[in-house]
This record gives sequence, C-alpha cells and structure tokens, in this order.
Amino acid sequence: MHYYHFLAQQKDLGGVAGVTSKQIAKVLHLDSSLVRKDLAEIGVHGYPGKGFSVLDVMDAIRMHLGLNRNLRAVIVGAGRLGGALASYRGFGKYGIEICAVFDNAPHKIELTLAGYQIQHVRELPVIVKQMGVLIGIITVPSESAQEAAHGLVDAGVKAIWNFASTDIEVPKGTVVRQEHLSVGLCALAYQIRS
Amino acid sequence: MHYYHFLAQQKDLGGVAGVTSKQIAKVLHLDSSLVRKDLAEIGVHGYPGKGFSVLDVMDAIRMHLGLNRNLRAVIVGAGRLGGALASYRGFGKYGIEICAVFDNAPHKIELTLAGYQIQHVRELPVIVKQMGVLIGIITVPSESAQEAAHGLVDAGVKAIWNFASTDIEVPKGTVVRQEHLSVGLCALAYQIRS
DNA sequence: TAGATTGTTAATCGATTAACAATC
DNA sequence: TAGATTGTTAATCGATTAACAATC
Repeated sequence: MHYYHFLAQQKDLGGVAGVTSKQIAKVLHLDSSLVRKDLAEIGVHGYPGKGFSVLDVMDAIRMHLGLNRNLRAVIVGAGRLGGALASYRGFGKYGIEICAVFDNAPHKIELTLAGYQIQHVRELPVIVKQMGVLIGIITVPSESAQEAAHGLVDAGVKAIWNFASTDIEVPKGTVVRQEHLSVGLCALAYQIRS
Repeated sequence: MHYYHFLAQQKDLGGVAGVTSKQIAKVLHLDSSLVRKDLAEIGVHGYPGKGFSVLDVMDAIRMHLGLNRNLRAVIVGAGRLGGALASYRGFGKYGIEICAVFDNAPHKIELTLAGYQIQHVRELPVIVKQMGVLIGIITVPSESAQEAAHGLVDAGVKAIWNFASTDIEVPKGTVVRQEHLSVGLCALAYQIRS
C-alpha cells in the first residue's frame, strides 16, 4: 500500500523507470530484504544487478490489491467531515468513487456539499442497490452511528469506514474500519511527552 | 491507548468498578496474558481472584501517557477538514485543546469556523509562543503543506499531524504523523476484494 | 569480466500465547 | 476452603534482518 503511494510519486515526479529494493527500503525505513520479499510475494520479478521496473511493480500492486475495480462508496452524514471527505481528491487514484452524500436533517436535503446534492437517508437503499455501492463512510455524530451502520448494512454495503467515536456493531461478513481520530492525536502527543 | 478508550466507555456506562484481564481481552480481541503484561508494565496491580480496578487502570494509563498535561494544538487550514477537526469533541478527553485556527486566504480571516475566529497565518508564531502550543495540525492542500510545516516548526511546534497527502520534511526533533486518508480507505477496500 | 542487485535460505529478534504457581 | 484471576516464566509463533549464491 505504502509502496504504491511512494512509487506513484516517483513516477509522477521524475518519470524514472527503475528502482532498487534498496531505494524503496531507504525511503520507507524498511529493510531491503523485506521489500524484495514482499515484491516477490505479489509476483513481481526484478532484474539482478539492475532493480525493479516501477511500472511492473505498480501493476502488480494494483493487481494484488484489486485497485482496478472502481469501487463505489457513499457518505452518510453531511457535516463538515462528510464534506471534507467528499471533496477529498485522492480516493479516485485508488479506484474509489464517492457517489452520493446522505443526511437525515430535512433542512440539508437538496443543498449542495462539495459538489454533491445532499440526499435524504431514505433514498440510501435504492441508490446503494442501483449503483452497486460496496463501501459506506459514516460521518454522523456518535449517537446516530449505529443507526447509520444498520442502514448501510441493510442496503447491502460490505465495508464501513466509521469516523464516529463509538464502536459500531455489524453482522459478520461486513468489515469495519474504526477511525479513532483522538487516538491518532494521542499517539502523537505521547511521542513528545519528553 | 485503546484500553483507555474502552475503560472510559465502561465507566461512563455501567459505572462498574472492576474489570478482569479476560474481559478487556475479549472486547479488544487480545490475549488476556498480553493485557496483564501491559498493565503490569505501566505499573497497575490487580487483585488475584478479582481483577483490576477500572479507576486504577485509567489513572495509570493517564500517568503513563502523560494525558494530564493539557497540551495545546493549533490547526492550519480553515477548510472543511480543518473545521471538522476544530469542532471535534473528544480531543479534550485526552487533555488536548485546540486553541486557534489559521488560514492564509484574506477573505477567510475574521470569519468564524466551528466557534473559532480564523486568524491569518502571519499571527501563528506569536500565538504559538504565547500559548506554548506544541502540536500543529495541517489541513491545507498538498501544495502548501510543506510551507505550513515550516511555519509551525519555526514557531516552536514539536509535533505535527499532517492530513495533506504529501509527505512533509521536518528537522529531527520534531515528530510527524502522516494521516493517509486514501490509504485508510484502500485498506478497507482490500478486505472486500473477494 | 567486474559490479550491482536479485531471490532465497538461515539466523535473529520480538511479540504473542500457553501454562501454572501464588494470591485473594 | 474452593473458585477465580493475577503475575510471571517458558514455549511458540511470526516477522524482520543478515548473508550469500545466482544472475544480469
């Protein structure tokens, strides 16, 4: 994952065609052995004495991660965070498209947020099914997170990215990624405890 | 870190005074041995046959993480994401206070965002020094991230939480936490590759 | 060929888990 | 005392690193 990010930068910038395991290792603070092992695992072969082809590696990663699939996601919660994520350029690079933003507050419906017309959660099931959405992003307040999760699961979503600070429960078969913003900041604060 | 989050919930909800390593382990999907070991390391002692005191554990964690210090942080970038973080309730629980929001766009200055009056980055050094701010949160576009980081470091900030998608460089002695939002979503997408 | 880097095996390291006597 | 859980040591597991023959 991080390899891909680094290589994409490489490619965009210099347009360099080759890279060695040593170079990657250095930038990502890893051991070159590990890099070679990882690359071998996903089926890229390098050229002894030369290194790896940036394009080969990127292709292999895309293949392995299934990055070509053009997945669709929806956002539930048209608050500031929802807006921030909706306007975030960068998901597209990984083949993920935000295709709708929902909220349950009547006064928000029909407003435009980051280029999306906010829709009532009532519409969620229809849209999710129609567009084959597999990912739901929850940016509602904690109190409503579980409810939003239910709605998403019922509609057929398979993965949930939860920004609310409560843990949510989902039937197994659905994966959840809990984004603990405070924990992130906390970890940082810990490092400067001196 | 996660222990604390869980225990805080426990306390808020049931008001239960005791907890066993087994209970914690179950909720957090860990081994009870590990929990006991971790707790021993930070200096909490349990009662054989009974378990641990929730308050004891929370105190020890706070102590160990230095959670009582009331650190201050500023946000650079008064966009949607900046606003979302500024209004995020929950940092306070970990002793971190957002004390100002900056931007460089003249038309934003003096506007109010999530209860903060947006200030020009020009004011940053003064405020950071005056209030003893140690943490900077970057929510500007990628192009300006490095510049923002410079400004923060120069002003005396020791830790940076970077939401821009470019990696930033800082002198050593400063810690950076790079928040790769796309990577997060990607990891999730990977799990439903089927 | 000489130099550089891969691919892979073996060695090391650390973290997780199992087990159990000590304790309440 | 009997039951439960801690604290800690030893065993296991996996992941990282070192090393080096094979390759270009």
